[in-house]
Amino acid sequence: MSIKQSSIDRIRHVSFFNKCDDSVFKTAVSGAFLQTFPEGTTLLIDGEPVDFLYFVLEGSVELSAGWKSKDTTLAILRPVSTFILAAVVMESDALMSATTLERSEVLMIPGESLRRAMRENAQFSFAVSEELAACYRGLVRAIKNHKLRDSTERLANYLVTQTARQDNAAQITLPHEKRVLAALLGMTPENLSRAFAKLNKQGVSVSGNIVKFDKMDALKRLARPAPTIDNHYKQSEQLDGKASTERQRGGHGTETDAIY
Amino acid sequence: MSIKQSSIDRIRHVSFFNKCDDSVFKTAVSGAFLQTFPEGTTLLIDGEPVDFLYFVLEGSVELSAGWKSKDTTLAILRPVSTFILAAVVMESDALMSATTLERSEVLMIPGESLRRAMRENAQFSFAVSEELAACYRGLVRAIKNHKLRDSTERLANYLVTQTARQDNAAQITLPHEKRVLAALLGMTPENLSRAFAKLNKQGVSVSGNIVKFDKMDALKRLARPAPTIDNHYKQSEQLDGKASTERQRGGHGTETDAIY
DNA sequence: CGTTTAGTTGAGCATGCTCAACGGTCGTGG
DNA sequence: CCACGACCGTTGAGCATGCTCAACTAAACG
Repeated sequence: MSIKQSSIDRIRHVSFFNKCDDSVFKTAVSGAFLQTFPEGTTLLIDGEPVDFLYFVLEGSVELSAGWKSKDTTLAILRPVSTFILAAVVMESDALMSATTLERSEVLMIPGESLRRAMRENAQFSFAVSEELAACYRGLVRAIKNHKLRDSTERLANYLVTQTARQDNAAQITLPHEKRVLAALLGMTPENLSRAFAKLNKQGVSVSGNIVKFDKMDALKRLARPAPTIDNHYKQSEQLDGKASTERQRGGHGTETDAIY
Repeated sequence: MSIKQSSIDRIRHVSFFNKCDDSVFKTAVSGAFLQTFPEGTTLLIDGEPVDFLYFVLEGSVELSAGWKSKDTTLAILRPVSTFILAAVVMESDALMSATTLERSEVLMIPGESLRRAMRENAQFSFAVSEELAACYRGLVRAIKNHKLRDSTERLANYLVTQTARQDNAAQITLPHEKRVLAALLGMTPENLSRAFAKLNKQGVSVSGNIVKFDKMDALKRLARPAPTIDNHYKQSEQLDGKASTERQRGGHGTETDAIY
């Protein structure tokens, strides 16, 4: 086997693999290999054929797309996430580019292995359908977030989501540089600054990548998080192990960090 | 059987059903029924549980979502299209509302029937995965269309896509009221008017729902349609029957009319 | 004929972007 | 140890895109 057992273990319990038989799993990952890339490596280009399903095991990967000299960030993936599943299932070209934001460990499994496992096993195929459905719904949420909220509201909701993920503390650490966060939220770095400034009234104070919350209720009143847009609702279920497959999922793969 | 054979026939050759066995198909559609709704009927509400997979057989259906008194149109479906597949696969709540735009014939099949067919047959399950992957990719295209293009560019590309669908003629008929088209393209009716006016320079002239093209090359130069955003490229393949599953597909189901 | 509705046009405004200047931090090299 | 440069982040000014509101036209329908 060309990949470390530890890597296998890490994806074994992720999303669509976690309930399949060992034999199906073995088929699906046959020919997989692990690779480490430096920061700024382009793994995938918009419009090019896709031969592998990717898993981010360490580091982070940005998914983006461009047109006519404009560029937009679609998502940022952190461990453990998959990406480009849809293109692999359809055997077609990528619709977005993927670039490492830092030194990253990536597991690549041949598309044909995955498809073979799907064709051979209905349970597994169903699980992949569920994963794709969850990704689809993540995208729908992202579109709604983007079209129905202005930049300040998106930031406010991002912060509320992050507090939910970070133990509901009165203080969180931003997981990205602010420029990256701005891209994620669909705004310029300048406007992110201004959005943070506006949230002062709601008791939000920033220094470096630490954000403190003085008036969480006021922030939530502005953010007005909604179950049909945001995905941090069943947080309490995380503890008892009954979390739905959909929980905390982005639009592109498991454990995706907030979209836009 | 509670539904007319003609309705069955119409979905038998659509997307994920067209290559499955009769027995699988029979399982999938067991308990299905056909219903006709007047204009303005709400079929599905944002946040409510979903029990059926829907097919639009006649008329048209708008998918929309709202938050804090804002509303946005996500897609408009025309025959023959499916919708809400992702929620059915995951047995979860709808993320968008569905409303008839006119008197419409809708076929509803119980979610459990579909899921049972998927669990029993890997081929079928794979086909559903392909459908979901295609829907996902339609949404990615929609997001890119929306974030990378301004309103005039979106209209220009919409028009180019429509000409491709309408025989590449120098004149097309708009399939919707302009207010509906505006919602579809993510702008106000006022701005749609202005966008049409701007396209005068590119030889576009409108009267009623007839749009004529004087300088198709100029329009295309402005629109700059791209294979990774627009989906009218493999048009030629339609004729020889080798059209990819993905062709002319929107983000929410088969035969969806342009998203955004 | 009025009445209604779709569409257009104009004026003013809001959100968000660009460009430019400036401050603060960190790492490097003198 | 300090000086310098590179880079991130912030702030301000001006501009562009798109929205709202209102008036007006034209076609459809009673």
